[in-house]
Amino acid sequence: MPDRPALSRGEMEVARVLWQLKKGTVREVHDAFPEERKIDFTTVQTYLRRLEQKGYLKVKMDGRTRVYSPRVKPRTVIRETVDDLLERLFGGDALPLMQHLIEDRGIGDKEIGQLRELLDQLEAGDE
Amino acid sequence: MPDRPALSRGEMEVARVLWQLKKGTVREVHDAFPEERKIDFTTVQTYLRRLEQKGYLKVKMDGRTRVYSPRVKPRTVIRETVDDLLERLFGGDALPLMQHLIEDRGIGDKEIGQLRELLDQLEAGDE
DNA sequence: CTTGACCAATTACAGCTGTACTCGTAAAAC
DNA sequence: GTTTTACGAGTACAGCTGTAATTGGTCAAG
Repeated sequence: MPDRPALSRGEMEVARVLWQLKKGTVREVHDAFPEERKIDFTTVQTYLRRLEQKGYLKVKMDGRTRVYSPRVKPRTVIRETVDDLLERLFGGDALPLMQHLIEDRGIGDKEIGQLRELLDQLEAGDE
Repeated sequence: MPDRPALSRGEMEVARVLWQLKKGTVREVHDAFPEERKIDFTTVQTYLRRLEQKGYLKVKMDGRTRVYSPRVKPRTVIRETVDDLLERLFGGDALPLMQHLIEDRGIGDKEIGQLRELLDQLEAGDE
């Protein structure tokens, strides 16, 4: 695997928006940002360019406009990012992170149910 | 809260070691790194200095040597870091992250049990 | 045609990050 | 007591990040 350079925080933010859109131009990505997240058009533009350079996005020209689309799946990026975080902040042990998520972030009853289900499925299907 | 600047990945790594040691000199922190994590003494030194500048550590001189100790609790740093990650990579929703941890990282049976316990406790104690 | 209004590409740049070399000095070994 | 050794402080620096101003081209309104 030709390991791409890791994404910075800002790059992640933009990448996430593009994943949601599936594909899009600078303007479309910029417009997809929530109103309150004030971010300049050209800033988004720069992030998209860097994401492409780093190999996370591919580009197709539509006339003189670039249309960006993902080249790496969110799942992959999430795995790499979370793995890195776990390594550095928790010494590689995932449990403390889950504990934090469960205890320190307001998880609602709905989520508790869903989590239980996940655990059930895992136990049923493990091998 | 005079929000400190966020930690970089490298800084986190060093901070974690210091938390484990409770306090220590550059050398002690450097020696506490695992053998295979090749990291220069002076690199650790730089990280400790920056952590101090950012307000995460405090220093007491012992002769002409600095002894660093935490000024911010791990729990706080973890909260801030994870919150930021959730925001940027998951739009603030914690569940997908937990799902990733449960499904994509090899969680053992032991951990599953522990997680269930956590969920039980949460349900018992919520209000 | 000109003039605006827009939009995308390019360029800019200060601050941050990762990484380490260099130097001064104190302690240890001749 | 001079030479080596070890260590910590300071300095260095290229690459990355966050954020945007500037430049150049298109199309619609006069």
